[in-house]
Amino acid sequence: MPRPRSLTQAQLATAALAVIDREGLSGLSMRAVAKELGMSTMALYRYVDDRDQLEQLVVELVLGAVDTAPPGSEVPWRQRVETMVGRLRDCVGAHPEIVPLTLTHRHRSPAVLRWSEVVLGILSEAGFQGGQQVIALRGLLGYVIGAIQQEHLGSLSAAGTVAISELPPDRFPHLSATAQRARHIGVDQEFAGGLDMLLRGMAAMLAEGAGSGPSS
Amino acid sequence: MPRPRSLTQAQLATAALAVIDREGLSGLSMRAVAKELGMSTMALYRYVDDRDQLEQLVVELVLGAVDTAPPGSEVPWRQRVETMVGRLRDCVGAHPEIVPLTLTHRHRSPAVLRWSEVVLGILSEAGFQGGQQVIALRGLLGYVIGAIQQEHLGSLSAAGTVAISELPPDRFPHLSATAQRARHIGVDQEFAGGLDMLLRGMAAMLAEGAGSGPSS
DNA sequence: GCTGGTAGGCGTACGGTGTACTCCTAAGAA
DNA sequence: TTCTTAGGAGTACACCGTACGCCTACCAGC
Repeated sequence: MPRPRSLTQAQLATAALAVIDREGLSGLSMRAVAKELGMSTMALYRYVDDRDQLEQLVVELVLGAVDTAPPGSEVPWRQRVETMVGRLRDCVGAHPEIVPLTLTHRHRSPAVLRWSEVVLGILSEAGFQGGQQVIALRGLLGYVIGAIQQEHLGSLSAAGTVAISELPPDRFPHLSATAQRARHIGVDQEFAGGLDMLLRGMAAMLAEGAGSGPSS
Repeated sequence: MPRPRSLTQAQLATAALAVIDREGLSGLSMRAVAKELGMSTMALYRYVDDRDQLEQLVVELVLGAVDTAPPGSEVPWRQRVETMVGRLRDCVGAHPEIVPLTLTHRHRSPAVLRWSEVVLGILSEAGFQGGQQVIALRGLLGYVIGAIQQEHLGSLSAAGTVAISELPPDRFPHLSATAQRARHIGVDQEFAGGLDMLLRGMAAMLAEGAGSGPSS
């Protein structure tokens, strides 16, 4: 076989991620990545079918860094789930610009599959039944994605909240009062609080076993 | 004053939404909307600064249809929250293509502000304290957005799940088994189950009052 | 060492996008 | 009727993703 590849997919993804980190997601283009690598635009297409596929590589690079080793089973399930959620959040949060990409590509990501597998294992061991497992997993995944998004575009302490707190209090009494308070809540505190709420709900579901009967 | 405007912003948004519904979100372009209205491309810029602003109008058109009348206060808070969440989901679900737009524009949407105001009122009346209200609201909003997204790109019964259920069971024992079951869970059932979980968590938070102390 | 074939890499070109700028003209005010 | 102003059209530019065709560096077999 002639002429070995001079670039790995990881190198390609790294270059694209560098462009994103430097110029933002809107700065990502085939031409920019090619320049980053010192090659011509069309040379990229030897490694990638599509811009879409390049984005997938970037997502995989970031999400692949998530530690998916199952946490020690001596700690309670709740804490283990917190650990898994925290790892996912940390890795995505390190590159907030790619959040929109994760939304589009996560369902094809092996890293997310591995993560889901481990979380399902924890849930199963904790005693969640079939249908409950699905709902709990989707709920957790949805929460992390949603929370990261909210954090990224307009956290509680950001300009948006300030604007809200200046709304006419007669038309938005609760909202303006709440926004005043919300400015003092850190993003970590908010994330932890929301997760706490979700986990309490899961625990309640586990205790009662009701609400979502499996199909069987 | 000369020459009254011949188009309202609502007409503009309606035309853009028609394009989206017909050709998908990727078919949305200034040229396409102009053609839909039978005018030249640049004429749109008399009404809108930006493509971004046009998108905002579309989001507002869809989200503005959400009924934000507070549900009757005789029913318990839990049920009232379910009503509000359901209304939001129904309106967005009627135009699934705009989901990505709502992610980018919702924090500037008056309709979302009204919705949030009403939900905060319900939570406040139910007895949630300051910091808890914020977390509960963000949790709810995040859940709806996240769930709609998951529904739209790859629901449990869609092709993605089928692919997952065909994974090598030795490497993904829980995932492949769960995906088999998940295929039989309807999207409505899944949504309701997740919301139920969240509401249980909120109820637990309310009962114990712990976890997320307000800043004061 | 030579040669053939494969695949890496490059340049050009096309159809699309958002939008800045300039012009013409329709319509209300005087 | 004329002036003023804003609506609308047309052109043009920079940028995008990528289809296509070319040249050439590399490795296998001889």
